[in-house]
Amino acid sequence: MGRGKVTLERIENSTSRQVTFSKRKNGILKKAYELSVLCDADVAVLIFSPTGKLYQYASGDVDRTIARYWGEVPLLNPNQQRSKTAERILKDKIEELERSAHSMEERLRHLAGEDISTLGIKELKRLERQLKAGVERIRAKERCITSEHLNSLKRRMQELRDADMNSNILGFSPPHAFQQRMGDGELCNASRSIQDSVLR
Amino acid sequence: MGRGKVTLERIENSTSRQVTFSKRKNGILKKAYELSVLCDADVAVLIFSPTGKLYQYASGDVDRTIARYWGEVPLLNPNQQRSKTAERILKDKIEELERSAHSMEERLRHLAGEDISTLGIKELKRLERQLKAGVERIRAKERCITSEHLNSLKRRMQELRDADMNSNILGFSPPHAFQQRMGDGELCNASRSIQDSVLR
DNA sequence: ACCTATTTATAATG
DNA sequence: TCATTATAAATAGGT
Repeated sequence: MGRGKVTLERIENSTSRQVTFSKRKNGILKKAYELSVLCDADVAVLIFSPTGKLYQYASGDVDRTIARYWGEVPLLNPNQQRSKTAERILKDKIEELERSAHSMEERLRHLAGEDISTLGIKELKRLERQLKAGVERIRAKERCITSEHLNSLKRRMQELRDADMNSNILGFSPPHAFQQRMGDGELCNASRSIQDSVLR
Repeated sequence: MGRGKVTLERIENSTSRQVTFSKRKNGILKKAYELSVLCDADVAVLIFSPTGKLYQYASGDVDRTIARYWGEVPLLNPNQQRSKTAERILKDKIEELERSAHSMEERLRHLAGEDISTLGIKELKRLERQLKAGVERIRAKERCITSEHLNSLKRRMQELRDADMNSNILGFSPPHAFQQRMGDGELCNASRSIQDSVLR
């Protein structure tokens, strides 16, 4: 179905294997869909790429089709074997997740300075260093944000001052117009919000 | 792919529907096999004919592939309500664990000062406070440990001094015995380790 | 990602 | 169901 005949063995070139996988995967999924529509069949396709990514198609509900399969096969195969396999894999995954959750919880507690009675002086020093590094990065970010605020405020003030000058030149505003604007406008709000930011 | 173009809808003529089913089913199974061989993929296909007969292909073990699917899907499929089987319960648990893992990972990253570009000044301040609190508790612990070390050191020295005195009184040791003990014994090691602790 | 020569699948038919 | 065959569809290799 292409410019060359294909030999039925693993494609060694990694790139073309991936390309072929992508094309043929789409082909199968499409055909599965067509079969289900044309012939009113219940179809489920599960494909794991060599890298572990899952692609699937099911005419209806995958789980229902699988359930139907589970229900059919016990005649051929001892059913218990099967469900144990599935269950074992899920349980392994849960154990794995719980292990990593515990270690993360512990790290979080340690970083909060809790539950550190068991730690030695060396670990404590390491923790302290980590925390200080974190504080430093956060302060840097804060400084960055604050200075941005200040810059935009300065720009805003300059704009207002320019506008005020123009008004004065054109004689359209009384001399105290700028002061009024400072007193009750958005500029003042902006200024207050920056103060809030800076003063804790 | 034949003498006439096919329209994508259920074939009404029962006979030709059956024929088409048979042909296309074989086609898909063949293609599934080819995909698994050519691309080293894990493939499972389940097909129920309109009359209820099951046809299947799996590159390896159908059950293992389905188990793999059960293990993967919780990530893709938000919880729809299905049969509350044991698998379903395990899958829910996995979803839950993965959610909490993600949020913990994020908190850890934030505490390390990573990935904070999306945070506002308020959250940053909160983080900073948390980190400083952690640092404080850890320093307190360090002080505590250090002072314990010092106390035990003092006790040890006193003991040695007492022992030395007794020896002198009983006339069993030369006058410089205590100095020697200070020079090369465990006491000196303890002292050094405390220095290491205190001087970062 | 697109192109297209070629292979492959299959619809129609017997 | 099986074989044949004209034709639609999929895709290998190249850009």
